Amino acid sequence: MTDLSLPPQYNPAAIEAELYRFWLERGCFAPDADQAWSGGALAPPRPYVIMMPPPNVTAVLHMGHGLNITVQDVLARFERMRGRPTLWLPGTDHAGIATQNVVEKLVAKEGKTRFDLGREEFVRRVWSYVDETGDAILEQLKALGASADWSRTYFTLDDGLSRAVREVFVRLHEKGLIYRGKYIINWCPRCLTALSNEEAEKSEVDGKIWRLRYPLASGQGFITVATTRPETMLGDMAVVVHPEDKRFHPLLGQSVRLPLVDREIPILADEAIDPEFGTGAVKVTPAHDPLDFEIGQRHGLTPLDIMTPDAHLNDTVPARFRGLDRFEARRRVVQEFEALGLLDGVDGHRHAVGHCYRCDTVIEPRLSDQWFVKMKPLAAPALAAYRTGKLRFIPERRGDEYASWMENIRDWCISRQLWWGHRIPVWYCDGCGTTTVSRDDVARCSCGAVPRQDEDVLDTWFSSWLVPFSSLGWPERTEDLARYYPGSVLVTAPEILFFWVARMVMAGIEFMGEVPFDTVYLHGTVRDTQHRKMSKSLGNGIDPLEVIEKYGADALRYTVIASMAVGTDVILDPKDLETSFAPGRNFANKLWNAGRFILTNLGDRRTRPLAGPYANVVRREELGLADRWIIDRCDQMVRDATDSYTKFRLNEAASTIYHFVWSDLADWYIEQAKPRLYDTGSGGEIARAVVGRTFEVALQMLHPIMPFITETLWKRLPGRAPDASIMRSAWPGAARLAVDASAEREFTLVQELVGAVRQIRAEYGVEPGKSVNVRASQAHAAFRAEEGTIMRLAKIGSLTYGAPLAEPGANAVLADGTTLYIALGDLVDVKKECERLGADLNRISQLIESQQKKLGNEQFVGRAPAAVVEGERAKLAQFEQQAAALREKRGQLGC
RNA sequence: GGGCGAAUAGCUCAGCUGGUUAGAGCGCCUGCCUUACACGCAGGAUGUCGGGGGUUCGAAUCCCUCUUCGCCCACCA
Repeated sequence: MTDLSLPPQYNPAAIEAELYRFWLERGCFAPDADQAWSGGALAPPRPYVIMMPPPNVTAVLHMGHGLNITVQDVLARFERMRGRPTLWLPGTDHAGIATQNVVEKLVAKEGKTRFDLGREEFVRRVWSYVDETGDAILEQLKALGASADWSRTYFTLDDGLSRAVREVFVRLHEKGLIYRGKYIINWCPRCLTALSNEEAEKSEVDGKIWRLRYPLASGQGFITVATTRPETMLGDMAVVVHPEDKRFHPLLGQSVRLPLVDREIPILADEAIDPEFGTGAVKVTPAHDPLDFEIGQRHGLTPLDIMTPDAHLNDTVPARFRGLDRFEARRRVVQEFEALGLLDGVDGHRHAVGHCYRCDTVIEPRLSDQWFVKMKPLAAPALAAYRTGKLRFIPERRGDEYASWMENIRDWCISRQLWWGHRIPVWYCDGCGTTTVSRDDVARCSCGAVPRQDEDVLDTWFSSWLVPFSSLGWPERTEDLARYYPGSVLVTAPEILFFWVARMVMAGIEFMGEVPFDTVYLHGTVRDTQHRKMSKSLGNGIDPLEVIEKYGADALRYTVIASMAVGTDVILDPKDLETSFAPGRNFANKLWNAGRFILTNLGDRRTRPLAGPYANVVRREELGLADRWIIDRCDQMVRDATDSYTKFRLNEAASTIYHFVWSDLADWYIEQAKPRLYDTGSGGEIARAVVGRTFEVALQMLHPIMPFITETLWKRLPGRAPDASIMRSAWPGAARLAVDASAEREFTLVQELVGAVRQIRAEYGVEPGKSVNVRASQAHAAFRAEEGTIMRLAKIGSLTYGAPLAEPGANAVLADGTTLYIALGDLVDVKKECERLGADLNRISQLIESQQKKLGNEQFVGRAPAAVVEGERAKLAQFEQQAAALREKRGQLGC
């Protein structure tokens, strides 16, 4: 009976690559292909557009991509099947710092630095690296089954996107929203570049706070300051206290003799100081601390920069400190203070310190000339879009984070002292001193001299924030732009909410006049069993390609989707891939085998339609109880799962379909239908029609989550054209056939009876091969209708109806009070049977008691909705019926 | 320091607008290679739904509080 061309174990490796190629060749991923609507008179539905968060060109596939790409693909495939022209637009990000770091490491292997190579040569090296490896990550995404439109793939350094970057820079500059200035910025001494506030990740560290005595210039005593960074004292320009702090009033206007450097600096008053903290007196280093910088500005202090770009002390400090690393300098300064008797003390101090988000080096606040974007004017409409509901977040609470970021937004430092990226489109003329901000390269200044371009490049995110329109051709007015902007949903991890998502909203509104998407779906993070984020450094990562190779992309996708409720993380065990991905793998195999069985039994016979205006449509009268039941279940599944998909409750969609396939279709319907399927009679024809269609529906519903296996099986259904694809099949609706509650109710009785007999067989250890005789107190129509099924599934020799026999035997009571008597001969033990029934009775009695209490409560009866009260009454009646039957049985047995 | 979230079976988690005999997967125990599937089938065990208060006829679900873990933000040096 089994088709030997299908192996009993699903082998994903054998089909995935080929299938992916088939989809590509058929153009299944393009939004503008021959969709069903295109021939009709109706206007095409609004396109569904997702911008893929562009992976870094240097990226290697990890589970974070696995999750992110899977979610997007599920949504894209779902909407595509529902008939919307769907564009899922992929690209890669040049990833300024990250990529430069990678290539610098390669260069270092040759014993060189980027400075040895020079800018031009280094950038050439990066390009050749990118050309060589840039597609690797995209190829890896394909292994996951991603149905992105690769024909539109962009790279953030492409000519078009570069034009968009310049256009934006110039426009913002013209509007006065881009400016250059000397401010304290976050500096990474390892990457040797400025960073934005978002790129400086604050993390708590156990530090120390030292109390240093600064001798008064008068020679009469000290003022003691508290600092977490003693080394910066070499650049101190003042000591500041709160103006109302009486302790220091006598000292105001005096000055101190700064130890080690022997400079005299004033003692000043400023509101910014908290008298409660530390000693109440603060040393002020305007060049190395943002607050100090502000205080310095208020008091006209001249900042003294004491560090080199790589955070070593420079020539402004006494010779013995020059060239020291900042941490070494810290030790030396403390040492000297101690030797001089000027160290008042030291305490442990836990505080937040900024770290470079690329290399984790401690950030050095640094005073330097940088370019900034004035953000407040851009943030206001972006915040309004959220407040007015034009933009929503899933989960909702993420919206608050977005809002508070927008409300407290600070200017964005966009210049980077890197070589890899979009060079700042500004030219300086040394001849006449003119600064030119231009869309095009400036070869010659108006004064005739040759200007030099700004050395810096732009923050990577300065190109990413434009992607929703720059990737569609902006600033050109392209057809794509008109058609696919604004997009629909953005799917990403919460980590880049501010880096990317929030900024895209601002850019979208500023340059396109509309939010770039109406929904932001922020999914969780993949973590290990200790809830640690998976990372290369911890070595707790899972290689998705390894999982795909072993268990298939579908197994990975299903597992990830099924374990990801909205707003929660995905926990996987890197040490036990088999167990981690068992749900997906097992389910894929189950589907495979159900399919194998069904396809074998369908052969090449086309099944009759269950619904529709066809002459050979299956009529309701032709259906048996089980048929009506599974069709009803199938309809429910379609309704529930479709609803879940639209609400981004993908895990619910997954589990709804899973349980339909496994519990309803495989465990019950297929088992029920086997005799009919083996036959060639008319009953078989109906069973084939029902199983064929419900299985097809399940495949379609599941396709967004498990694309490969569903397509493979779907294509093998009878009558498929060779180039047909499940991707182009219409999303299922209800069969609108035989939908009636009675089928559900009646078939449940059948399931209950079978379950009760199986349970007793197991408890009494009846040999699997041995059949038993059963007598049911009531001959329900459902029992008669499914008698064969019942006898087969419960291994019953004879099923009769009537009053239970009085002699000892095993007994069960169904929920409606129907009693079952199972003749087991010697196996029956009256004592054990009494105990069993007693335990049952006990359980039911407790339920009855609680129901009676509830219904006896006048408050409940009076206040609860009538339907609820009615339901509780019905439950009580049912329990009482069961209890009565159990008591009677016990009486008969003489318990 | 400010804001937010979570705590449910051995593990990972569902349980969405208060009414369930509190569920799933994995793991565990028992019996089965029953001709789709041992990545399987059948049966089974395990929860004072973190502690304490409250609202309500009724709370895993709403409120308060405590404890413990997370996340986001933050210029107390």
